[in-house]
Amino acid sequence: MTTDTTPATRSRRGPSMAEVAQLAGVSSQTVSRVANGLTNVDAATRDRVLVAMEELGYRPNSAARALKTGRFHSIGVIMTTLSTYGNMRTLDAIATASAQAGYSITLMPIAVPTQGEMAVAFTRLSEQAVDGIAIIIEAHTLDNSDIILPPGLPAVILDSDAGDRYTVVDADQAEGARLATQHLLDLGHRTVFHVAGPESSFSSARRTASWRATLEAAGAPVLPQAVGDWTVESGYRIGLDLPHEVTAVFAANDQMALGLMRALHERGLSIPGDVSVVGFDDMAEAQAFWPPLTTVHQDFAEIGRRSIQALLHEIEDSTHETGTTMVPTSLVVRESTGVPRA
Amino acid sequence: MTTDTTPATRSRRGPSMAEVAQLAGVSSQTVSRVANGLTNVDAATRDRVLVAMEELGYRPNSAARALKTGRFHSIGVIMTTLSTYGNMRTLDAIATASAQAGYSITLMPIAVPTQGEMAVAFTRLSEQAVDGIAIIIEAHTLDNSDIILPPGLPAVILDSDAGDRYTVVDADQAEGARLATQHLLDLGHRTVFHVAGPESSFSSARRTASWRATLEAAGAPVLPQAVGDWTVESGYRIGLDLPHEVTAVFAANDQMALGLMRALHERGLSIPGDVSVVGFDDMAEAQAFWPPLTTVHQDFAEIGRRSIQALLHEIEDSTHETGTTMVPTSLVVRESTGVPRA
DNA sequence: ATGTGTCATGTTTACGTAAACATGCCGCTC
DNA sequence: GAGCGGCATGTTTACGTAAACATGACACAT
Repeated sequence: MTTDTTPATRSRRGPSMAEVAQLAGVSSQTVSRVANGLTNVDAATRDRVLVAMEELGYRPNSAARALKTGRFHSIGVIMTTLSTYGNMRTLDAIATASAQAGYSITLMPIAVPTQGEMAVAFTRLSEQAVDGIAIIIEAHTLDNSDIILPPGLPAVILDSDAGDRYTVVDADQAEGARLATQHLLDLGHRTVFHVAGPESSFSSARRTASWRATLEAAGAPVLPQAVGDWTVESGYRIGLDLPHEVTAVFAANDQMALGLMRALHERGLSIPGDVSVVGFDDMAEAQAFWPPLTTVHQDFAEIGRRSIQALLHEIEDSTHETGTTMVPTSLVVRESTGVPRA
Repeated sequence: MTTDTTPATRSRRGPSMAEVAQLAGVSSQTVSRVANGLTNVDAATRDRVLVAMEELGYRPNSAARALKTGRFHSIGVIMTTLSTYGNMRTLDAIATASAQAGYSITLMPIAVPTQGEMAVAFTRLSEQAVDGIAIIIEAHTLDNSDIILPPGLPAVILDSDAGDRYTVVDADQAEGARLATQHLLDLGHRTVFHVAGPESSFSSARRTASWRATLEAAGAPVLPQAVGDWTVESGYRIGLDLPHEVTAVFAANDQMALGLMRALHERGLSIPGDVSVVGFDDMAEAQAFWPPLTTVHQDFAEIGRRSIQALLHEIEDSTHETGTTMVPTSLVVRESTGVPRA
């Protein structure tokens, strides 16, 4: 590495409004007005200020602005570090929606979603400069009293439950699981085996419950579900042990479905000839799995948009509304499902 | 939704040091010392302050702190919204490494990586409260004069080139591409076909150059590469048109390899019997593709760690070192590669 | 006993901004 | 032509914190 030690990079502190004001021959307040786009400034004066800004390379100091206004124009996102595909997509959507509204995203990753870790994260977050927070945590419920959100800080919960204390935006997991299960039943399968996500996950619990309810409504026998951890590996392990009588599997996400299919391939079983498989998420890769995976499509972009919309509403209108917004899911039928072997 | 309109949620502005100080019967400066963990405070006094903080639910105001100290304890990340797998993993690693160092991440997504968009993003970022920035952009080079990073703001570039103006941390793309290509040649393939990423990508260019150099060094014929855009779909399209004489393919990422394999399956070609395929990234799913994909493993976690390490060094020691750090890549041989059909 | 050093604590100030209030000019109305 | 209102601009102040400096008490050495 070349050590360059720029000659005494004197405090990288940009010019202030006062300096711009002096150069332009106006008061700092006038500079403030120009910076904030207020209209009651003479055109000639404005131009002079703009020129001075340009010349000095003026940039507003967001810390000072935030201190004065109490607004940070930033949204905190609490999420687990080792994120699933869905979480990443949701984050992407949130970031995009926020940027369009003029807010930036402050990430607060937490390593392990234990109560302790979460409490620490929430505390740190409340010290951070955010106007509201979005929580994407694989928690069964956030009603736990250990978790104290800073009172008065707008929050939106994704991918979890929150009693009715907070705004919740989520995909319609139940509908998705029902569509998947019913699709397999409609194809003529006697029943459907389920590969669930981790027990700590609320989303997983909802999918499992809906799968069971659908089977029961159809009078189909219910085998106990296998429990994975969202990873390809867990799906693979479950696939290796899949009971012989199973002809249809509904996996709670695409990765586990993929791992499961690999195991089936290795066991010499054909898909969908011997076993039909349905996933959940519709990740970009699912269309190219072999065979292309029938799965439940989640509209992550819409989830992100609606979350930010709800959050901004709460932030900017100082209201506190609670309630759950469901984003529809849909079934994408590809080639991993078919009629059972006669 | 239930409208709850909490009775005049009066300014969600927490108690200040002054209020804590009053309750504890000390000066606000003493509260500041306790808040910052300075040692020169009497134990009894400290306890009294801590009790007062607890009682009032005091949280430091980060805007005021930042204004005073000039430090934000935040790192800005500029990246394209529709991110590739690698970018997401890198972001995850950066976020984790930053969190451990006590820094949070401020995301600055930009929709389209045009010069204009990037300039806007940089400007916005320089107004944001960050101590340094990490840039993960699919740009061929950042030496373009249109792009002006705020002078004096520490920066680290990933996944691109930067002349020698900035610190660069990246995987050893050339080595990875060489390993992949040589592996196929060693298996006995006469030459290797290449599916490249978009031309605007510097990473892609490096992989392509290294692929070509490896072939030339081995005296193998060089066919013009196909150009994809990182997506599964582009790999699929290229796979449908793959020339018949090709027996070995090196794809510049796993997604395109996956799409290509799907096309080969549909064309009734066997992998690796008829065509061997190597990818790049070693995404979590690659092990469960069918067949499991031989690919170049990238240590995204290490890239994230080193980037943050370099950036923090620059931030906290006010030095300006430039140079490139290479993170090794390695080949993971699975079942998508084999000897060519005799 | 006086001086000196250490340590806990208090007082003053400035960081850069924007709200609130103040000023002064110009044009218009009656 | 006197008064009034609108408008551009300036002055004062406060946001919450931490650095710099000041104070005062106590311990210990001479």
